[in-house]
Amino acid sequence: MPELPEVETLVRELRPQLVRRSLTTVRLHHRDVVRGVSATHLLRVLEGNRVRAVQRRAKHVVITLTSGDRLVIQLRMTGSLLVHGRALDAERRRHVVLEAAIGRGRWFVFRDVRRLGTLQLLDEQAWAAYTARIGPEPLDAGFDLNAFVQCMSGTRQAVKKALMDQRRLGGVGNIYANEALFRARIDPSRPADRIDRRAWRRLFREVRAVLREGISAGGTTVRDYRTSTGATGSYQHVLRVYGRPGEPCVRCRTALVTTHAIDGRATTFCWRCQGVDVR
DNA sequence: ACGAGGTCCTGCGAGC
DNA sequence: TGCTCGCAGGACCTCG
Repeated sequence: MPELPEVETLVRELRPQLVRRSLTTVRLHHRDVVRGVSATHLLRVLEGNRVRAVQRRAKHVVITLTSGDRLVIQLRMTGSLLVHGRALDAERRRHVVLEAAIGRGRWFVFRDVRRLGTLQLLDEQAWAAYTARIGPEPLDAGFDLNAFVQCMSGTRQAVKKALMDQRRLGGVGNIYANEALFRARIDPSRPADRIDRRAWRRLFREVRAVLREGISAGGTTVRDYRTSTGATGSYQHVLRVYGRPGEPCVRCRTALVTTHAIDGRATTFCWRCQGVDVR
């Protein structure tokens, strides 16, 4: 579910609520989401630990604790994070994976309906190895066109698949990949090694633009995504192609098309604007 | 090195 | 109304 803008929105909201708070009572309701360490170990480390920092890396929420360990939360398709002060209703309680009391009667909660999300606990060294395997941050100040071309090129993979490959570039998922490719007028199925410099420049600009706009809008709510306060994002109202198959292209009015030919994920595009060979 | 396809899960809407 | 089927913001794996 959440891609870079959604995770950034969550992290910005959670940071002031969690930093300097101690995790007192910690409850884990589904042990199968814990990766790398035993659930028992995870609980032992979390219990009584204090939050030093709340950050985002690509689509991951990274909660650094005063012990030096990092709780890394991957939300995947349906994961959500919230802070609440009152009891959750039955429906909200239902898919709680982890909850931790953070003082003043407030709780930090990780919910995940499909439970594809994961929890990891990484020490300094493990974190260094982990983050090194993820591609650069597209919105970092030092990330320029050359860096973008370098991480994206050199493969025959479809450019959309390369864009969503977290080892190449961090944080871009299906929604923002579709939007950026449409805005850059690039055929999503085009092999990355057949994209020219001008097209890379357009894609670089549009990837960063859609991510920034997504953050400004508080993310995209297609179905499950909610911010930490339960609010919806608003970028779904701005989407030009994602979720709009059959509707007219905003540029040329041609009916948009959806295919699942690239990595089995829904790709929606305008064959005319994006120069897709439909034969 | 690449693509295809299965796997982990649950919920929802379409279609019969 | 009630069933089955396919699909869903992701990422990891194996196989050919």
